[in-house]
Amino acid sequence: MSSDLTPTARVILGMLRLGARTGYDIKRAIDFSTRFFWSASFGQIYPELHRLEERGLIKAQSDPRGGVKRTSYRLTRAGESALQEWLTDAESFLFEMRDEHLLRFFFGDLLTRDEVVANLRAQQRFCERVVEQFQSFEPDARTGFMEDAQLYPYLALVYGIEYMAWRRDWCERTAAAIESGELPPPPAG
Amino acid sequence: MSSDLTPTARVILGMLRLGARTGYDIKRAIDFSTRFFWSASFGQIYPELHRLEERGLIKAQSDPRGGVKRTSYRLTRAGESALQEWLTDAESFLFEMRDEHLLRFFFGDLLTRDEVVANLRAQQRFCERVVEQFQSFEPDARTGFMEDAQLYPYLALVYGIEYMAWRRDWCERTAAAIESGELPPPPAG
DNA sequence: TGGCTCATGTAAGCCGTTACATGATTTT
DNA sequence: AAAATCATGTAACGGCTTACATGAGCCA
Repeated sequence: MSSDLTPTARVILGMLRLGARTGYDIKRAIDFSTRFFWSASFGQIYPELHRLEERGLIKAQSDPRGGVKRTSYRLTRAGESALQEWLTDAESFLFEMRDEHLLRFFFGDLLTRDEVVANLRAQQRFCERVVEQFQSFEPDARTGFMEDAQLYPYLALVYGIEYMAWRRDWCERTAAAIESGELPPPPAG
Repeated sequence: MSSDLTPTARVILGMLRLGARTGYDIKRAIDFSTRFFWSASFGQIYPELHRLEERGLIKAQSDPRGGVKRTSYRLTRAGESALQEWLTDAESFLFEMRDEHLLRFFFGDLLTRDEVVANLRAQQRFCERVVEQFQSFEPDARTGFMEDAQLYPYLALVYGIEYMAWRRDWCERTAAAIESGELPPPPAG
């Protein structure tokens, strides 16, 4: 019973449902919110909008702004239920990551201890910068997203802050353990 | 000065350097270790091995096993230094993730509170299963990887255990906060 | 003998990014 | 007057997965 929506279709339907109307709106919404864990480019969004219309999940409407051609979209009933089905599907747990820092850490036996520690410190600083960046978004996210005051976009941002802070701390304590020659403590399950 | 190795080339060179010899070896090594954050399929590995040989980063050698054709590879000097350059490159911080659970959480305002909590509980159970799975790998990883006793593949596994445990706990406390009607506490930077 | 592992590859297709192309409107 | 933003698209290309194809050796 899992939905057959493409990755880009998922975020498009969701953003339309939250109030986005044009392809440009959708792109802007993604860039301000989900881009860190679910991105999409214009080269994907516009063709996907056409495919979704062909499939009857969304309905296009010409909506010129002054002399500028513009197309607004809204969900059809079929689109609403496809979105709902995906959002409540108990089967789907897609979680992909490609983590270059972890891969380099994995190959740490090919480096000197100092080189490994330098990589960890660099990653630690990187995470710290991301935490600061996310924290700077926090006031805007708290007051709302796309006009309405919505709770979950804000909570997703809080997740991002806490996750990057956790990762920063992992780098810190792992670097410290390696520098001092101790192994890190066994995993706390 | 960032390396121009393709994603698959990175893991191939590293695995060869750690002792893998054939394409099949590399695939097996990946499936037993990095697959959760850096995977590769045969359809990528074999063509990439040919490209790496053309570029002079690895050297092929016919190495039949009984009546079975087999090709062993080793790093050339150029391959060694390309690997080293990538492993110590201070610029590269590629970190991509596509996290379906987070995307659904982001759209939580389109669901009932109970539906959101159900999704969080399902994700929590999923994380718990992954933690258990990773913990079952732990004894093997501790004693070594590809014959040699290597520290960092083990530490990368420990990272995986701790990360998935953290994520499980985040689901738990977020579900509890939503159920009780309280907002989660503000982010701890 | 049937299935598993070892071993190497190709082909089709999906998904995605980047660069390019165009043009109006708004802001500085 | 210039630059940024709004707005929509296409083309080329890269990377990856899946399915398919082949075949030897080993073990129950």
